[in-house]
Amino acid sequence: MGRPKNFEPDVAVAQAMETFWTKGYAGTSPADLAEATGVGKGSLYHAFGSKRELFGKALDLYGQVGSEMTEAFLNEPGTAKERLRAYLALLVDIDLDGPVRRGCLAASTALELGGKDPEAIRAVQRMTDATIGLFADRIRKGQRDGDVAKEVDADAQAHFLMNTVVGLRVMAQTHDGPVLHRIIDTAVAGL
Amino acid sequence: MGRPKNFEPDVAVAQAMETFWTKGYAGTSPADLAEATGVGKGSLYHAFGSKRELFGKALDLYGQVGSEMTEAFLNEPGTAKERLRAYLALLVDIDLDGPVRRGCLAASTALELGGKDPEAIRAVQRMTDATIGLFADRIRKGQRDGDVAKEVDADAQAHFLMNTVVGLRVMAQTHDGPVLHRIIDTAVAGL
DNA sequence: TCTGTTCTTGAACTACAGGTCAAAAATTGG
DNA sequence: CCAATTTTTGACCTGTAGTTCAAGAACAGA
Repeated sequence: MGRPKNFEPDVAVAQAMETFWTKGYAGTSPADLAEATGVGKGSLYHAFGSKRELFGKALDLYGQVGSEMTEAFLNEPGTAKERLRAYLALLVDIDLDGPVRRGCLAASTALELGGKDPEAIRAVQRMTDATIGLFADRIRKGQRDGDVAKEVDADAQAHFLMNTVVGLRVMAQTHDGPVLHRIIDTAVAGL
Repeated sequence: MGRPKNFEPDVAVAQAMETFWTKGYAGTSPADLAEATGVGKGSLYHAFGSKRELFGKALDLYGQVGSEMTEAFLNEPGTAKERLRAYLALLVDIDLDGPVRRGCLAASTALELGGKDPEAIRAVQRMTDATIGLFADRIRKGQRDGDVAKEVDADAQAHFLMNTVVGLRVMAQTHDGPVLHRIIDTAVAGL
């Protein structure tokens, strides 16, 4: 009962995510969020409580979407090395393609809120670790398939690749495609 | 002639740098800067013109200090691999040691101001490229000294190591020492 | 159609960001 | 000591951040 919502909360969270992604947490105002979602400021506060809470939902969505995308992409046909290289290249290309460079929301959050918002940091950590897990799984699958040497430490490589991804998405703010693709080539050499 | 300055501009820039580093560009207010430097808001504006201009000086100082530190550290006795590994480990340890995690000012700037402040991005790019140059020089020295294989592409390795450094300094916000040191081990394996 | 409930709207409010300015203070040269 | 110059101080200003709230609108059930 009661008056029905005038908007889809999930959609609003997705739109808020885009805005936080582009402008950063501190750089996004309630007015920005109202404009991005098409929902009045008052309604947003009624529905989500505060800017910080809405950001939390946006972060979670970011992690979830990224995780699904990663898993699907890694498990398309190909060797582990091919798939991982293609994945890194995809991320870089997406970063470079957009009309505006905005990097990675998780990395921005880690740097912007590090040391002053432990809950946000934990959320970033969760999504990072999830990705590391997907990398490690794919490498182990490669070992079972015979396209990755048995001696490779899947877990170490997975952590290392995650680190490379983070680096790439920051460096995509300042450097261009050829440079980044050469970095990818060097990074996947260990597989 | 005229009334003498009550503060050392260079010192104030250094203090401003610390503040921007800890709180980010958007997160630092003129009041914060006045408190950090011990200089009145009015005087700061008189001396530096605007928050953005002071930030520019702070960024330049950050690059200069980092560059000098890097060059000195890389050229202490040891093989290229030893020195580069020690350098990455040093950065990580510094990041982890502080009372507050604050990552890398250059990376924060790239993410926060990317796509809306081309001049800041260029400054970050300059300091990144300077570091890449130092890495490449040190690797080539290693090749002359015989501790790095001739086949290694010094330039590609230098770019790759820069990328690794950036990744590490972001991941230092969310992960702990052992994890990061294992990433370093994996990264320097190609030398 | 009256009631209770949930949502929307727009105004309102406090605090602070970012910056400006006028007046006074501290210096040097004449 | 006076003039010119440069800095300091602190008040002041405009705009916006982040949030709250009162009033009304849209529903379901009795």
